[in-house]
Amino acid sequence: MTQHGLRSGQVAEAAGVSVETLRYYERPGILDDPVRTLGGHRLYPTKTVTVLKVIKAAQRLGFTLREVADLLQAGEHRHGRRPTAGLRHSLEAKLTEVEARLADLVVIRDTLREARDAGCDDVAACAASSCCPLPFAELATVPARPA
Amino acid sequence: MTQHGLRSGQVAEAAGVSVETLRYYERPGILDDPVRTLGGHRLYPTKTVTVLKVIKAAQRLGFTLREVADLLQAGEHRHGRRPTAGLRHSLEAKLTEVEARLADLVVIRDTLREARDAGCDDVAACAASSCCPLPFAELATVPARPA
DNA sequence: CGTAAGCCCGTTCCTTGGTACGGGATGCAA
DNA sequence: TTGCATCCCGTACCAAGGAACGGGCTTACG
Repeated sequence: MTQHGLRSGQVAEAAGVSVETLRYYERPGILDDPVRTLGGHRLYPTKTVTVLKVIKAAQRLGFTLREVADLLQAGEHRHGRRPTAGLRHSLEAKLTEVEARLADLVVIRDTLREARDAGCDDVAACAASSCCPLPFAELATVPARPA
Repeated sequence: MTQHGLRSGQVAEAAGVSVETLRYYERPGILDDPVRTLGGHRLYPTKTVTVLKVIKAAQRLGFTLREVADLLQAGEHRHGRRPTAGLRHSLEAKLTEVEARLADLVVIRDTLREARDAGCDDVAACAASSCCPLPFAELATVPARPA
């Protein structure tokens, strides 16, 4: 038999990421440091593929890599003793965040629709003359969350 | 009388941006190069304040600086001859984009809600055992737009 | 055993939208 | 004319999340 464990290329392929990404995730501890062959090549356990998929999924759910790392850690600690409720708490927080962004986007969408329906052609002119319902000046004064 | 035109600090103050931002916008041609005093200080026309407000508003509508520049250009070209419909087209395109992002966020929100309601505690374990409704594997296989 | 593919590492670069720094020149009012 | 606020310029830096390079070693296959 050859050595057991997956090589970085195999893991990358299976998880749909690049080999560089694996190395990158290792640095800040998002992935555990893998076992090495005598020659120094990385050997990953099979579950790393799952972990990577989870990471990618969580990123799509709007978590940053740091947050994902914490999420995974929280899960591991739980195996120690009492339930942490850390994951549920994170989910709740992220959900609130997502809902806020959603609300912002709805405002943006409605504004864009209004602008389109108004049929303006020159943004600057419209803003200056208030001939159209584009709330440029008003928007400009709003505190505003970054898009 | 002193020289007519606004100095960078005045423009920045009036538009609610920093002087550095003005310089920054000049580089890629988002702001026209202003007239200079004999000593090299920038002198802006009054309308620059409006332009800046428009830029900030457009950014809040989800346009990148590059797109904003194109939008403003489109408006100017229109003054030449026939209507370009460029702005309407851009609005339409951006609206489509925003709607797509909105749809994504709704999926994300619903997924987060499900996860929360399911009361999972360990992300990796859930993903591996399919004990909970978190669609990690499925999400992982979706082409997916970056959040 | 030979060779080609794969992997190693450190380092640099990219994107976006600015912010910060620092030394020197200017503008303006008194 | 002096003083001080303002402005000039180039450059470096920040966040995140990787992508890319290049020279050299390892591994696996035949």
